[in-house]
Amino acid sequence: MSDTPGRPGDRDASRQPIWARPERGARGPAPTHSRDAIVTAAVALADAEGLAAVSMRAVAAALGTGAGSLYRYLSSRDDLLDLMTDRVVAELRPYPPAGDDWLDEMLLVARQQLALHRAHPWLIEVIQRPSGVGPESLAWFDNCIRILQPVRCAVTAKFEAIAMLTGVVSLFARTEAAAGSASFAGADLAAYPHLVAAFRQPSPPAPRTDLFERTLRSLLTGLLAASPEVG
Amino acid sequence: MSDTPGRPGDRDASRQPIWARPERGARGPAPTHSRDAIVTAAVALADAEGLAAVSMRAVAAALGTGAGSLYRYLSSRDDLLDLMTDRVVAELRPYPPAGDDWLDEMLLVARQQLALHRAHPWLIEVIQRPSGVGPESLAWFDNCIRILQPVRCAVTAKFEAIAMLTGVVSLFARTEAAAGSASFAGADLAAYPHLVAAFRQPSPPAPRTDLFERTLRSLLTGLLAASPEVG
DNA sequence: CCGAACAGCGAACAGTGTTTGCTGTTTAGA
DNA sequence: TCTAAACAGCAAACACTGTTCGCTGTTCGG
Repeated sequence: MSDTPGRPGDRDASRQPIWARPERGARGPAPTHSRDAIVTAAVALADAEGLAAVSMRAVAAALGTGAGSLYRYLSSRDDLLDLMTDRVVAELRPYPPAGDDWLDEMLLVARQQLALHRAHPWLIEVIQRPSGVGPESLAWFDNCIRILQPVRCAVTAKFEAIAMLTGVVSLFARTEAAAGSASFAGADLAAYPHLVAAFRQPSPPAPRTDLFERTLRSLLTGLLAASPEVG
Repeated sequence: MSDTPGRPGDRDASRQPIWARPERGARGPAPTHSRDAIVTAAVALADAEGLAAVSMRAVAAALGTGAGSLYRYLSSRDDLLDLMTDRVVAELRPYPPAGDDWLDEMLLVARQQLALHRAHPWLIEVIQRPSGVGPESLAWFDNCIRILQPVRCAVTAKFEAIAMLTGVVSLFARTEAAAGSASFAGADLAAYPHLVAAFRQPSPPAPRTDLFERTLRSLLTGLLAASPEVG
């Protein structure tokens, strides 16, 4: 149909994910940059100035080139975001050695994940968006399955539990990031009687026994222990 | 400083939320459209073609006007999204009458919230974004506090529990919306031993006893029952 | 009744992601 | 060895986006 030679990212292959696509062909001059360098620059930019600052032009400028040139290495901005995600997920390595209590191990994993969100706040915006799951994310998932090996329940239950864990972690991460940004200002409080009544109650001496761990603990035990066992 | 007359949305008031801002002044011709009509058009557009289709130009075109004219009624697109959220949250009314079991009531609330997400898939993208909470959202929150009145625990615990509930609901909503969109394609499965081992296990006869209710039940009881009581 | 305040509108501005010719370079195959 | 296909880099352009601005015409308060 088109007599123009195959363009870069979408290297002929219709919809192959970026990880399965070769970085370059055989003929032609050597590329000046690399996929890794682009991702590194993009991550640095996102860490420093937020995800909104990661425009194709800005990333290209950080590498001393033009926006259009990036499309020799990626097929779209979404591809770049996927690569960025996989890059920072790699920071969860090395995975801690196997312990004797799977619940404690899972909680440790959750804490590490939360720490990752704290180190890269843009992850929250990137992660919740239909995207391709990269090899590092798969490896992390594989490790979770390993941790849950002693749990004798359905495999699907484990999958669901892990999904819930990452979901709740991102929930906490978002709550932390958006702390104090919700503006109640200008609201007529008198219209919400139960709310003001609740506020009138004497405030307790700040229990706060780690909501994060408490939530995850009740969630994991609830999801995995009650599940029907298998052979 | 500027001798240009006050522009619309940001009616002099520096940062007052959109709900506390009057729709129009006293002088001048009667407005052709209204805030409500704009929100209605925007919601209809989002329901039909997704949130990405809700551009200022598209909404304006649906009302037979230009994009710039909308700024007589709103101060930004974010304002419009906030108004859209509050509009559909109003669909949760009327709130069901008070029952005898607060846990069942909360689960009902959660199911309604999930149904709302199913009716307006764009809500997920809109809701998780630092935004102003509108009067309808406040009323919904007030109702949750009412439901939790018989629970004798700290107020902050109730707040956290409600936040967790809406968070988990949106988690399920996103999971539903993105079902089957995660592409594992092109991955070298051999690199993930525990994953393939888990898949080798005999798949159980699909227990699936409503993960949604099971999760929320274990979460709410875990968060509210274990909390220290007060007076 | 007059001038300030307002509504509507279209053009323009500053961005964005992406596509497209184009030139020059490298290499595979004849 | 020579040619032709494939490739890298680049600047300009395209089709968008949210938002601003100047303008004309309308409407009401003092």
